[in-house]
Amino acid sequence: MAEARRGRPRDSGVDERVLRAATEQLLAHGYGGLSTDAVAERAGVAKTTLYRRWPTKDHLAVAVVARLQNEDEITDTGDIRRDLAAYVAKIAAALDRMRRAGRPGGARDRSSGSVGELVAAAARHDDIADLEHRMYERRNALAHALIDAARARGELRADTDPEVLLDQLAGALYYRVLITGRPIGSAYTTRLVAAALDGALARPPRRSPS
Amino acid sequence: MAEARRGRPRDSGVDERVLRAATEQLLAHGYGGLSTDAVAERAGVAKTTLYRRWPTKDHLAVAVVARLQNEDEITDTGDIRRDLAAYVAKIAAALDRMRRAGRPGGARDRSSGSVGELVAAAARHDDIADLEHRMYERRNALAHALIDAARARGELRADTDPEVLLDQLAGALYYRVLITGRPIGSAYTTRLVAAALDGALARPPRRSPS
DNA sequence: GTATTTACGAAACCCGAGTTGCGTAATGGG
DNA sequence: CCCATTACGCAACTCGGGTTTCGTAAATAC
Repeated sequence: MAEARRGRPRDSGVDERVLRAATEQLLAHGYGGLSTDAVAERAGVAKTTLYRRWPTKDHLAVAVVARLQNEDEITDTGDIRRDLAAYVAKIAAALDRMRRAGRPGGARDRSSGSVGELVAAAARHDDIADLEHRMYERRNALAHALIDAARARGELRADTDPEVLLDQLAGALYYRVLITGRPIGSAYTTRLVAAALDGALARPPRRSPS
Repeated sequence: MAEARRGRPRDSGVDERVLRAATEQLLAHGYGGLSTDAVAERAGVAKTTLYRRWPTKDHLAVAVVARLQNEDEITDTGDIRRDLAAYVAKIAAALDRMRRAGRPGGARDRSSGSVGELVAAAARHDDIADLEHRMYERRNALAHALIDAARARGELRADTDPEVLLDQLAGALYYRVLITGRPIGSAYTTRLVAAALDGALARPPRRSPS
């Protein structure tokens, strides 16, 4: 796996030191306050070295965030309402964490904080976008399985569209934070899951299961 | 209304010339290719004059986009499924328009284009965010009324949560474009409205209308 | 008229992202 | 040992967003 390469090996401590410094800067001062000069200096590294590993500030910032949120566990308890609520709560928590980045007082205002910057960062670079899409597709695949199981045991209608259902849930959270700037509380996530499961129509559609 | 102000009056042609030049640049080269130096030169205006009216490039870009999309009409035909489908289609069209900005070939790739940049721009400046939130709240108010009417005539359940329903619909679209990078076709919008209206649960909740 | 206020233009400037050039350090290959 | 290769640090550089300074133009107030 680690085939002996030709030239001088990379200093193995650099990645860790840079990511640590960048994480501090990002969480303390937000995306705008993340300066590659400052990160390089605090990490005791030349800017050229930093740029050899992360070709842009966007890549560095995304790497930081990715490292902060690599705990994505989805459990199947047999109760789809509960499981989806947990899924939604995790996304909401992650969003809130990034929303607070760089805001000393916590969450006073309604700004989306660094969330928008990170989305834009992904949009600016195809390689980040690809990585991000794969990340979300992996998360979606897990949730997808959850829904399929619930459908198989008759808890959800047979014609349930898992892709749309997940877009509805996650999308509502992102939309609320990014676009409308309204807060997400536990009351909201409960209402959201209820709306997605129960539907809005007075006259329910054809009953299909069993 | 136009109370005579004290000093030299503003050149009334500047706004139009700058916005026109900025619109060309933004649509042709995307947000990143929008340079205030170039816009000022093409508009035949000094950079200082430009910055007196739009304090940052973000403000200018948002002004351009706002001008491009000030046609937000929501009609009530009495069929909530049809009306929500039209609402969703309009949002999808607006998103696609911005997604294509700066991409000569049209929509070859799956990038979110300038959508993310505009979201980030709003997040960077409280005044833009406030304006944007008000804009969306106005749009939401119209759609809100649509839902209330449908609820009043028994088409939707009495316990329908309009706020959540709209978040679900609009959010799914934004999420798809911004986060997962998947396309939005008319088939998708149909499925989305169906899912939101019909719900996913096999056993429908308590019937409440009438 | 003169003073004040505001707008415009031109140029120089600051600052951070990202690049370039160069000298040097550490590896493996012959 | 010598060479090619890759990594590192340093300093100077380009580029675009945004600011500052200054001289001048056009309006109102007196």
